[in-house]
Amino acid sequence: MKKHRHGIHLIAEIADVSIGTVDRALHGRPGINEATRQRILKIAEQIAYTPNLAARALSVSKASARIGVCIPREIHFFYDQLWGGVLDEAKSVAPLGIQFIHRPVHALGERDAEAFQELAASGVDGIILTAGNPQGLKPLIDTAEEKGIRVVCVSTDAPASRRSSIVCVEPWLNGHLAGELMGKFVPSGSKVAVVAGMLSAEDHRQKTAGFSEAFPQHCPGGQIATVIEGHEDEDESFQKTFDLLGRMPNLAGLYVNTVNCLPVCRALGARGLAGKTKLITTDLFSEMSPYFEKGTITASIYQQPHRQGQLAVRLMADHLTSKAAFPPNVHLSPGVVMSSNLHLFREIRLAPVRFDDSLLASAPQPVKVAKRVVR
Amino acid sequence: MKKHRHGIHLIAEIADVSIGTVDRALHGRPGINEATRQRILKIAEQIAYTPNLAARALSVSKASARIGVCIPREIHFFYDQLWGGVLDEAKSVAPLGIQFIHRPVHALGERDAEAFQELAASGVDGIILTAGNPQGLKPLIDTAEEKGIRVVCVSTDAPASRRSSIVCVEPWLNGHLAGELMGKFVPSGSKVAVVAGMLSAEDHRQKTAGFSEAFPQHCPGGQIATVIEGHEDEDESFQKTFDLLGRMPNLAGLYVNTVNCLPVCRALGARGLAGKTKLITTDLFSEMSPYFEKGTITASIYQQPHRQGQLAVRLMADHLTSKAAFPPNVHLSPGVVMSSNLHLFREIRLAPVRFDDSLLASAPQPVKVAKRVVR
DNA sequence: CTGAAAGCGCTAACAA
DNA sequence: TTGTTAGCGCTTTCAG
Repeated sequence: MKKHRHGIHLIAEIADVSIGTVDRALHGRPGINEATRQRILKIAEQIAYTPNLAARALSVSKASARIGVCIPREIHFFYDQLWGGVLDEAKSVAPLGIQFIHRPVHALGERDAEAFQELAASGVDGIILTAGNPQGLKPLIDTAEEKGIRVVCVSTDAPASRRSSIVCVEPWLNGHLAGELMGKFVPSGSKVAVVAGMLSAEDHRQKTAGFSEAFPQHCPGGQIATVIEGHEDEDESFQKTFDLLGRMPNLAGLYVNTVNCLPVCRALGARGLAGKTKLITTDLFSEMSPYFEKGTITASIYQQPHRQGQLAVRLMADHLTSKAAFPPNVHLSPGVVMSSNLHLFREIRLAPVRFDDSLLASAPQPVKVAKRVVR
Repeated sequence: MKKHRHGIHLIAEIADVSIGTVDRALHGRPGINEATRQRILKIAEQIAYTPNLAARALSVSKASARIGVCIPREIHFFYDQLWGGVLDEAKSVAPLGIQFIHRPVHALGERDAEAFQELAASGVDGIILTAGNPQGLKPLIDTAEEKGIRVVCVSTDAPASRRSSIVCVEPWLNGHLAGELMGKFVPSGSKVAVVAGMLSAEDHRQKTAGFSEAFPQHCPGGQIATVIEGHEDEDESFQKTFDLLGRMPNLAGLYVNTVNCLPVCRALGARGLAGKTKLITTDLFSEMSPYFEKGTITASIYQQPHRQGQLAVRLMADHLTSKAAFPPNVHLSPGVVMSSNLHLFREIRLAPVRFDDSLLASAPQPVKVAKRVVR
């Protein structure tokens, strides 16, 4: 009575070779006669061989890949969601033996070189990173990649570096979509304005540029009257917007390309222009909710931070476990949030995510032991 | 020098028992002293023990779970993407030993009761299903659930049944968002029309209802002039739209809530109204691309089919592997596609997905033998 | 009640 | 060029 064999053993039996040889044939490893390889490959195809991925993952427990994560804790609005996505996906790849080392930085670009250095030195196989100051990070990223540590940027890019991939919503496109929307919202020949954080930030410059290009394309005769900078300061943003609205009461639309949109909403309210002047904002957090309902905010361009986090982890995990190639970039489409679909976004549905110090630990998962398994 | 042990072995070492005893403790199996069980459970908790699912799946070569999938092949536009999402995610949970059985139906609702029956009888642990005719499926779904087979609907719901969860974009909301957008695109007091497939289909009725509610809310004095039905027929859709545009040349907007939007685009072109009458469509496929570029289509409401497929699989897999509870529903926000972000959608980027007969096999993956792996 | 041992399918190191 | 073997972590069976 012959034993019923599976997989690689079955092939070995049919081909009358050892499983070692089969393995070599299947994986194009050296040290095998080309004729036998072909023979084995044909058999594999005939029996429709499918590798047992569970077995592969188990063998040599080589899955013990480690991924370092370096992402800001502030601004909560955005980065809590990004962290959430990273952690969710981390949990789901944990069964494959992938571990995570978290080295949050306080704010974007704040001492991120040190954090990156630490991670690179700690023997991780890959690093997921928001590149706050690309120029400082570039040499570090390049040497890491040279040493075989793959680097994936998320949300903020280091385009000149040799990072393996980038997951983001392109700022220029973000602004371009806002411009297209605005161009359809306001009548021909309208004047609109842009409220940026600070144009010295590459991100804001690009969003502004994208908007400036798209708006006139979609609004015949439309013009960008001015671009003001709020410098992420509540009072300054309010005051400048308030003044602007006083100066130019015929402004048909306002595009805010920083997360700091609440002062702008208040300024519109103070001038009695809420719902009248079309307001397009960027990103999403729960405090914006009432302004959607009142109609102050017409639409917001949403960067899907949670999904960005998930995708970055997934990319890295796929590469580490199945040596999948990195796509040069993953450019997500920004979402459009309006009052109809507002409630579907996690920032609105879920209570704000609290930063939890367990993030600092590298443990894959909490205990989860079945007290009784009924079968 | 002691070997570094993992998992169940580690616990056994610490507790100074054998792995057999640990196994009994962890799984509430009989034949173990209650005291030692408690001791072991505590240790497990302290070291944050997490079972290695790959190993579990491998042992006894018992597939840890089997998921049946019943989704249409037609219409390609939409369901190819849904399949794509299912297959992508299936691949990623395969290492956990989860297997998939595919039982595609030809078109939505076509002989899906039979397919479902087959799946339920084949001993799967869960079924992922597009419920084409909910009333016929309901009893089947209910008995499946009673037998412990979890059912997750995707894209099309069977709301009255006991299915464990549903992943979809709600049709009403879909229409509502279209209505809100349209309300902002056209001037106050505008008249618009809806082109539906057939109002007898629940999906189309709801989209129409959502649109009809939202549009007047966002367009002061706006009215829905008429709702026409194209019955998914190219010629009929073209002709009816063409006639309508002739009858009411002052129509400011058109909302197409079926995938069948090309005839409408052509009718607008034929009347010289392309880019003039605002057109909002539903779903996305590559042939729509030129109409975005010409400005015929102002926006399209995108249902994220690929993501729906991924999520349905993920939900089921999480439940099966970690008995995670099902959320009662997963309602995705529809995406808004405009010319700015058009190129970011997979329907446009990727060559059309070909339906591959390997889908019919129950093997998790087709043969995929690397001819040469360069490392 | 508890321990020991045999695999599950695959990879990789070492022999021949 | 090919074969043999030792695990990976877990479940299960059979002895003690």
